[in-house]
Amino acid sequence: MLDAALEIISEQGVAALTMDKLVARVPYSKGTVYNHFSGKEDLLVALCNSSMQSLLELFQRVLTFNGLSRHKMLAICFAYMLFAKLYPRKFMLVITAKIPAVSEKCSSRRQAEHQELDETLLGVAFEVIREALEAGELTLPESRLPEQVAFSVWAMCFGTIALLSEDIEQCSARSELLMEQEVISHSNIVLDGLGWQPDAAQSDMNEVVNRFKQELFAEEIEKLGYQGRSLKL
Amino acid sequence: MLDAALEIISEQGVAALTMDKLVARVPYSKGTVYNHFSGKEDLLVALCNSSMQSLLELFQRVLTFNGLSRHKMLAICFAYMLFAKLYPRKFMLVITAKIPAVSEKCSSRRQAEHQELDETLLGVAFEVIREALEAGELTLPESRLPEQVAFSVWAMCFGTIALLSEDIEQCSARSELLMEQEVISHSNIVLDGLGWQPDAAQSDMNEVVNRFKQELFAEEIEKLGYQGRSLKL
DNA sequence: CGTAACTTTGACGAATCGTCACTAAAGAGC
DNA sequence: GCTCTTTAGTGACGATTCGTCAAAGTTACG
Repeated sequence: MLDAALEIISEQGVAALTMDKLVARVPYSKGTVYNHFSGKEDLLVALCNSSMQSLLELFQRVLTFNGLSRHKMLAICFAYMLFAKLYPRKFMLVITAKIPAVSEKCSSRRQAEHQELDETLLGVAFEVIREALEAGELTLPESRLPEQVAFSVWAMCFGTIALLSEDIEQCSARSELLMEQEVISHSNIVLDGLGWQPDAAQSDMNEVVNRFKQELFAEEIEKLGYQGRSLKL
Repeated sequence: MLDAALEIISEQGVAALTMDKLVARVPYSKGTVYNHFSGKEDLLVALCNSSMQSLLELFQRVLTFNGLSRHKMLAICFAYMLFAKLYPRKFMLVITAKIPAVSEKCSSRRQAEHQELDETLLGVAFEVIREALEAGELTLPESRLPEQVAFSVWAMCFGTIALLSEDIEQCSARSELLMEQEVISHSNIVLDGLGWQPDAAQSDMNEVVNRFKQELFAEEIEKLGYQGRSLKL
């Protein structure tokens, strides 16, 4: 059901998604569809939630990475970007689910589910932060809580990807590499700003990034079909 | 016309905005309304653009501020947040205008107008960056362009505000001060990460923030009605 | 005035939404 | 095997919203 909805969105855009079209593609009737989703907006949020589930899988893969905490955090940021590039429409759904025009009209159950997923995602980042604090690679002033650190990184990645995704539809050629560069660069700026050791200048970023590209996301990157091009920082 | 649309949104939410309702509130007929806006989405983007115009005014006010370049940049970030808190619905419109469901369906003329406004806003930040470079308060590695610096700051502010605005509707009490804290704190993290002098630890942030609150935004802050509470960093 | 160019109107058809009285199937009790 | 209950599924239908367009109104100007 969700798959059919995604198909329609891929083919004709979100604006063209109607319940009637969905019903036509699915071996159920309108009534049944409405038993699962209270309306179009509810469907969109459900779609977004299932997307976040796949993002979560990418995130969790980072926890198995054998490396410094800072580089793990960087890998999480990279994973976020990878997700946005692999499934630009899914990423857009994540933004879509946040605007009132949609969230106002969706069922509270699904809204709660969405909130929970958000927190689970943050939880993965939090895990890495805890590790960094224990290892002494990150030291926080009293006034800054670990939760705030996770939020800082998240806000930067979200902002960067969201702003760059706007016009990704057409000019993908231009912005394809750009997004990767900017997300890595912005993440490093934030991590440097937080004083997370070792700072960007001390590591060979190309090497680090290439390592987790190969070790964690080789399959996804191949799917994207841009593995040949190198990353310039 | 735009005012009437905003009224409806304030009273009943974006989802409840219909062309029929707008027509009922306005001394024109449907046809005339459709002469100005190609459809609902076009109206939303127009609304967003007019909001960005008022944001631009806040930004430009910062250029008159007598202080270090870093503190000016901080004031721009603050202005962005102030705007989001003064007119949460308008800020939401800025996000709304970015999602494909809306931008897909709006006229290209208005889309171009939107793009241009975006760039004008970035231009203000760019002005401050140029000043910082000239004063030697900011030094960039070869690989980082001034435009990218503007984008970094913008992405961070946008991400922070967007993520915190999600649920501002209900629990404004909790998140009211929080947003101010987080935006200032996140901006400082980015500016530190960029190596923009003098770094956060070297200035009395409370003093700086209070200064531009009084000198630039006294009126707006009064309107918000929270001028009594102090900012804890 | 008269005519042409432009603006405004609102009734209308098309598209979309979401409901609800009804049917079908599955399982429980006897 | 029969009936009753429960649950899942149906799709025609009324209501809402959208966007159009031919006709009516307005202005500009010789």
